[in-house]
Amino acid sequence: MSPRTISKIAKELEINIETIRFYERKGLIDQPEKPAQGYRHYPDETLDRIRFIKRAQELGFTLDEIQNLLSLNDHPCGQVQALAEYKLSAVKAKMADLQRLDKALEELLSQCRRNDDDTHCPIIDSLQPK
Amino acid sequence: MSPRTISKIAKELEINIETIRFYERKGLIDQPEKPAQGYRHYPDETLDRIRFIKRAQELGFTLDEIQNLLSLNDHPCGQVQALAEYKLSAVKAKMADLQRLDKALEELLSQCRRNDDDTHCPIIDSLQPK
DNA sequence: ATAAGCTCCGTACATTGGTACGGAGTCAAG
DNA sequence: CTTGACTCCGTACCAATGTACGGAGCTTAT
Repeated sequence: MSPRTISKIAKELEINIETIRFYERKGLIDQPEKPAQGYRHYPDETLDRIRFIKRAQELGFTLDEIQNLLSLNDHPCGQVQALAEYKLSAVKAKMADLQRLDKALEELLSQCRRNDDDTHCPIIDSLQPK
Repeated sequence: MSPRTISKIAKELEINIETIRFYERKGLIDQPEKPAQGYRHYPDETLDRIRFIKRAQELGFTLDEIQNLLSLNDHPCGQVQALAEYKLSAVKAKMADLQRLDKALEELLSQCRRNDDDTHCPIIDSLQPK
């Protein structure tokens, strides 16, 4: 079996080589030893770790938070839970923001739709200081 | 009445002086002429324009979009409306994203709460590649 | 008239998650 | 053995929205 070089795993994971190097620089994954001759090759653990990272990103965690999660591996569930609770409350707060925004935009747009004078716009009016 | 220098309007609008300069560089507001001697002073229109910008930001528009909105002043309501519709759909999409996220986190957390073995964590497990 | 405080200007830095570039080394195929 | 592809490494750059800094000039109060 041929050793897995960086481009192999990039292809396998469908991410950019540069992204892998970026994770290495960030300390999210270990950079494999560079052999006396030849290129570095990447063990299974690195692949798994990157998959972990990508899944956590889909859950909305930042790379810093993921680093935290990774270090919490084999640590009390309570700590992981706390981080997730925190993230959940941030998500809820952001949703509330967006809901306010949605409401405001809907109201403005409904005014526009009722407006038959195309030369002035209720949205512009609402933004204009009195 | 004393002329309004940049720090006066910054205080009045409760924003940073640097932010005003930043808007000038971005072309969102005009930089007043520099008088033969003394400092620039800022007319009412600039204040109003910055208030417009701030309100539009609260509606979730980016500075680029706001520049667009400002140029649409006195232009057909239809164009403004289109921009607002576009923004509204982006808001709804983002909300849907967050809702998925919220659901996923809630489910994981409820597994944590049901978990009485503090040495392993369902969240970590779920992120771990099989 | 001098010091304190403000303005002006250009530039660099911060954040987050990467992407791009350039040169040197290395490897595999022909 | 040469050519093309790949790696390695450091550094610079992207978006978006500001914030910070440093030095020089100007104003205002004492």
